[in-house]
Amino acid sequence: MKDITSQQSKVLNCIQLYIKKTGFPPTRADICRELGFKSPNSAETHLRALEKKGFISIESGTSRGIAINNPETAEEEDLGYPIIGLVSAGSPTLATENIEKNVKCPKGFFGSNFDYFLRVKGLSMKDAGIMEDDLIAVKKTQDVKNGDIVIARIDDEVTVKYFHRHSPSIIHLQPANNDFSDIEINLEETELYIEGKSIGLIREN
Amino acid sequence: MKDITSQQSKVLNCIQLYIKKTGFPPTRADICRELGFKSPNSAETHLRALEKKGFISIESGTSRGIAINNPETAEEEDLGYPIIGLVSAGSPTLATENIEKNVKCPKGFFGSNFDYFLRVKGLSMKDAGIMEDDLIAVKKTQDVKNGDIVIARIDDEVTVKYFHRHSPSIIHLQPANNDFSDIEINLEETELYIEGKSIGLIREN
DNA sequence: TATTATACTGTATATATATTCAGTATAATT
DNA sequence: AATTATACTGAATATATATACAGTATAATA
Repeated sequence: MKDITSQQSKVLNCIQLYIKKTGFPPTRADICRELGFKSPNSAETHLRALEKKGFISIESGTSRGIAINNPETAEEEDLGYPIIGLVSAGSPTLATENIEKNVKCPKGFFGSNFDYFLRVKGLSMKDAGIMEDDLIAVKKTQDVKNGDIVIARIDDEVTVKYFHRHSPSIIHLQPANNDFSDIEINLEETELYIEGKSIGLIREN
Repeated sequence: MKDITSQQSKVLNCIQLYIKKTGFPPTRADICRELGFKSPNSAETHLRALEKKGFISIESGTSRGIAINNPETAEEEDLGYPIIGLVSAGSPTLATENIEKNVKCPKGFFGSNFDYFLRVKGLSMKDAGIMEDDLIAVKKTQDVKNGDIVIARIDDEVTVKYFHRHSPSIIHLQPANNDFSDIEINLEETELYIEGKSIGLIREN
């Protein structure tokens, strides 16, 4: 990172203060107002210089598109764990549109680590105490044992069931509700993907 | 702070992620792109709702003028909530000898506040998805409504059941398991103390 | 029953904003 | 001496953006 001039430093500092005060970066005009410049181009040239030297990033064509480059701010602001809806079709991805919200939850809350919460739909695991709208803490792993509660995907359908391997190629996905029946999967015929397993549960009344 | 709907929650989350990713808040159009809306007014109305409920502030006439309201970022270094065993006899007191351990858990984790965790013994609330060794988040209150899951004490026996007031002096404590039967209590004959009600549940697998 | 809140699409527009161009001037490099 | 970086003013403009207006529809509430 190159040297910064005293004026550029003022501009950088001004941006930081502005973000802290308002929550969003300043416009060129805002910087002029704060620092007494009379032309937006004064701010513009300083911004370009700061970008060239690596202190900030500018998103072209974007209003207030200034981001301060803080390489050593790797402090991982804890946004919490995402809650993902159990969609009947498709993989429960971490894409923004699938995230209901983030829940702050201490690491290792359930003993071992996990990756996200899955909101349960349906009552197929009722007798295991897993009710509609419960949040299952899911650990992304393919390492599952018989009896584990797994999040499995068959074709594009995602489901929560008990896992039972009967033979190298035969797997049973077992519900915990008499109204539902076992799903037997022959791995040589049907593709099965284990998204992960349940390591805990949260219910909000 | 009022309740937030699931869609509003998605929008709020989207804003947080956007800021984390880019360094500045999204435009209405950005939110639409992230969440799949087709009209900027969809984002606009959600933003107005979030502002009205106090979750964000909007600077009028200002591009990307969204700031997330972080009420009391006081960090609250708390010891966590105590886990209390559901003893068959005696009141679940907060005395040290009854505390299994403390669990760190963000305030307002279950929407409303609560006071302690109760470790469940027995399966009398099985069909309500409450299993042995589950942790019930208990809010100490006497303000319970029909259908609430309450922690009740009859004489010295503590139990978790559905609460149903049939008449001013007749209360039914209803299990969620066919192997158990209703407890009918005539307040003129038997003393009943409501320790609190369940507002959430945690299960560690 | 009417009203309000939620949850959207779709169009339109005033204005907020980035950005270019044309200058002026000083100091530091090459 | 010629270039380059710094440090500004001032005007012009394409476009990014907030925001209003007109609809449709459903669920909750009074």
